Amino acid sequence: MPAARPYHHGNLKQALLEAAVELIAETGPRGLTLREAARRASVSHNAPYRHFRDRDDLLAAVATDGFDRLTRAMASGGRKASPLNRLRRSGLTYVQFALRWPQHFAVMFDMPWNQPDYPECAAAAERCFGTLLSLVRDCQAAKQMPPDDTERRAYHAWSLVHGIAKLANAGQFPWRSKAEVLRFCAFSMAGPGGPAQDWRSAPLPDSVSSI
Amino acid sequence: MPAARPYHHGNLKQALLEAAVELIAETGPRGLTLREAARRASVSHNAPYRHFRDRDDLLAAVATDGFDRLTRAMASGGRKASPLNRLRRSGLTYVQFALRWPQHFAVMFDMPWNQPDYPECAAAAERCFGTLLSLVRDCQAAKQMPPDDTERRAYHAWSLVHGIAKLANAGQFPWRSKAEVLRFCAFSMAGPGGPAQDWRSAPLPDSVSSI
DNA sequence: CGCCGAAGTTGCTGCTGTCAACATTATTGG
DNA sequence: CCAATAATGTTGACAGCAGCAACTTCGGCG
Repeated sequence: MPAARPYHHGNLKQALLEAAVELIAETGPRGLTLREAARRASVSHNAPYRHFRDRDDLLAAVATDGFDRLTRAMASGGRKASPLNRLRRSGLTYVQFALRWPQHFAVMFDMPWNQPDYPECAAAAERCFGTLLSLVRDCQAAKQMPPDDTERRAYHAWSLVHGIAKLANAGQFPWRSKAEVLRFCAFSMAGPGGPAQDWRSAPLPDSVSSI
Repeated sequence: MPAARPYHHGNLKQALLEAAVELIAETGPRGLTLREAARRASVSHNAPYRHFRDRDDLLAAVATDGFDRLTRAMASGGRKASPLNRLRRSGLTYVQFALRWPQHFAVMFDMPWNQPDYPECAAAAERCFGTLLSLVRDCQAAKQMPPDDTERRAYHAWSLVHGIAKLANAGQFPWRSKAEVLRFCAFSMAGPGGPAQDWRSAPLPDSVSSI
């Protein structure tokens, strides 16, 4: 059994990461403080430096964690649906992720986690885009999308949902509820072939509500 | 003529704003410091508090300034072109603005400048969206766009270019040059009716290079 | 001419990131 | 089985920052 408080924490890196995630959810990226994270892990103010180069390194770890969560969420959408529906569903999942954890999402995309300095974060982001890419590829293989320019089509889809997510989190849209934003997103992804009217009351896929 | 250094600066608010804009362009939003801005305006570290409530208030002023600049840039595109071309051009202008001043752009959109606390900033953002809205309305009046749902169409266009701008600034695209990003943007805005091939070497409208 | 409020200054507190030196524990080679 | 050593955590220090309080200077108004 562990004594009152052993000198060595045992799992400090993970504890700091979790504390950082909570802190950011509560007070935003600027609210993240190495000292406060250390406090929440019941450890001295300098212990974090054994596991993270500096504050930005901890932030990058939070971003990496966010990319992994987002990848899992996007990849786990209804396997029985058609490729195109799975792609659209993943777009809704993307936006819902951003709406549910706006600060975490901001950490992921509002700082330039460049390849040389933060390779793990860049790799996680790359994996995230990879799942989008394969969703697009599936659509093309199923002839639900023109077969050319896979990358460009993926970047186009990403840009649209990312813009929606960012503008919604910035408070630039007039819609109050998250459901309304998601409906707008669903309608925007449907393209010119989608239903022209009543987009504000259209239903959403069920699984989107369960992220 | 002004003597060596009078006790009163005379135009400190504007000087602080300009210093803040420069500082942010150099070192990003986190690099903005009330004390450094005061230093660049050759005043004491507490003088800024006579003109700005706190650091965030100065940041909001920078954001407001950015929205005004962006509005002017978007509204000034080639009056001889057709409404649809003017709309597309303003989209390119939007992205180019973001690429040219990424940090300023980040200040505008990465913080929630909500209506009650920062009314001037919210008003400037509203004016910015207003010019986009009237561009869309012009397209509809010229029958270059379906006449329904003006707002939704404007938000859709905004989301697309905003997503492109943000992802480009986050380094998530593989394209190295700004011109390549702009070509991708032009192609994405053209929709299914646009040229299907050779999008990477397509020319851009001239005026886009002059922002 | 005197007064008052606006604009600017100095000085202070508490917080932060980060460095350096030290203490304790885990691990591993002999 | 134990000592050397690396890994982990601690205490203490310094400089920079935001923001508050008290003081000073200046322009304008009676």
